[in-house]
Amino acid sequence: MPKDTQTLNILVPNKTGQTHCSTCSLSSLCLPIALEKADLDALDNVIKRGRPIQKGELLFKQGDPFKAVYAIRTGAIKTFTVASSGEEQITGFHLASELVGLSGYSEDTYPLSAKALETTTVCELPLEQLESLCDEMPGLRKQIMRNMGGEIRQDQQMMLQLSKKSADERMAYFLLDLGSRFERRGFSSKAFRLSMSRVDISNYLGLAVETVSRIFTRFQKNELIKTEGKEITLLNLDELKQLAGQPNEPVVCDKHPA
Amino acid sequence: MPKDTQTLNILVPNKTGQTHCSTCSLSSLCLPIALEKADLDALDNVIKRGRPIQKGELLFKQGDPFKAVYAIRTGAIKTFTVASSGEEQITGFHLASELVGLSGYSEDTYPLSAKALETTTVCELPLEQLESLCDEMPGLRKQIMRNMGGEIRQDQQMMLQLSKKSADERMAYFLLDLGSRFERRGFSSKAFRLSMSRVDISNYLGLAVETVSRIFTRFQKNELIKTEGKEITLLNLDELKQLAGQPNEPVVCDKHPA
DNA sequence: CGTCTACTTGACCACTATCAACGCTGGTGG
DNA sequence: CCACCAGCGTTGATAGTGGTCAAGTAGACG
Repeated sequence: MPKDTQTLNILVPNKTGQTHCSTCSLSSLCLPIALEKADLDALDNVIKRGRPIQKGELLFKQGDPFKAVYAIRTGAIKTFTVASSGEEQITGFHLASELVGLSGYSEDTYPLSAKALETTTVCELPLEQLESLCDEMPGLRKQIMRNMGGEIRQDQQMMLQLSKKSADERMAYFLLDLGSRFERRGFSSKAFRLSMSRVDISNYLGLAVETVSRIFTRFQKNELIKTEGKEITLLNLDELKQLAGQPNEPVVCDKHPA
Repeated sequence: MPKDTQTLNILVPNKTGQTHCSTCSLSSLCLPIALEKADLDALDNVIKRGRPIQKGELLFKQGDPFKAVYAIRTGAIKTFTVASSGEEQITGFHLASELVGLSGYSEDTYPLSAKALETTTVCELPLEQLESLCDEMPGLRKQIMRNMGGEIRQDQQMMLQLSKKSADERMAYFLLDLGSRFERRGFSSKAFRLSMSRVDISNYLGLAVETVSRIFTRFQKNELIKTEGKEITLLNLDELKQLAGQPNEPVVCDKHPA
């Protein structure tokens, strides 16, 4: 069993006959803008790929020197910050094709930790090489900046959720967001697996575990969703969407049944 | 009186004998890394500077085409997103020397609006020129990316505040954060002017106005702060800091006096 | 001086956290 | 093989923090 607190450090340069960017089914999601074939190969050469990271293992730890950005190939990652007082805040769940670690750019160390939610494989982009590639390839630089901009936008969206929305609204938003991200990867947006625990969900949404559990129960009773352990099916997308954001007409969700 | 909903559009290229980057007292904060003199001049030439923006005027509006990044020279700006349901969430207050608009990089439009809290002057960096400058000057690119990384880090800090901290803790955090940012600019960290309204503060912190008002009153009663309208003095930094984050020993704040 | 907005204060109660107990599952060791 | 335990998830009872509603005050500006 890998030590829970050990930061991953075993990725190897891409030399073996492994996956390449040019053949990766995720390349269009990971780096959506068109890169020249030559550029793609150059990028490919700096990427390190290694053995899978096991559930619970850390990809990097808050305070570690910022030395790489990671693209998720398979699996799922959670990122979280730890306040000086010890409280943890999960800042995001990251699925295949997404980049992790960009916020390291602010300082020379990562301002957050990244932990695998399940067995996960990643592509490591060492900072040094990435930097020089960016200098040579304006397209790549722009792509990275778009990614960072997207993360800012997403975090600010989350601030709105945390400060303005009720527990039900946050949960609906969370489920729909996950669904649309699965859809983007070619999976069903209505039936998927929650790789994170209830505790993780509650932490991310700023709620108590018990509240999350109760909402799942109530949503099921009202036939909005169906859950079987970590498997979930969204049964009534329309109502969920109304709950999540567009309350054209107030939705009665049987909040406090008599 | 300027139309409240009109986006600013009157900045002119730097040709008159105005301020220059090389003589700007903020340059070390705005772009802390060393730029060559020639680079600084090149940057200087693409910056547009214009008449001050009046209180309440918009620098840019959510949905506007992303065409520039702004550095604040004097004054203060608030940025906010509007959800489809109409709720506003203030995502940040920005003081002199800070960059605004970087999140535009995620799409081709700004994902938020920026409004002046008081009469404000800005330096506009048109995107097109900024892009080509970045291609030529690796130092500038890195600087911009550091700024974006910093914004991500800051937003994630805020997520923690919004989801894990009590109203008192958020307020203490907010006041200390403002103080330290004023200090960085050479002003007192303990006595300054809150250029934003109570409503703005409450929105930013995810609280009701009434709660903010009550906390100000209670903090004063306990001699943590002193307020006179928008002027505020932090009287007991130690206790505020304990409240904000490092509860080595639980602080009794006379929360609900008998 | 009147009006409008910003701010403050008070009363009330809803939402959600907290505390407690229990069932389930998977892993470990006797 | 089974007993035990730890971790996760669910459910119930209770109470506190902070929201909402309402009213009043003070400050800004014409």
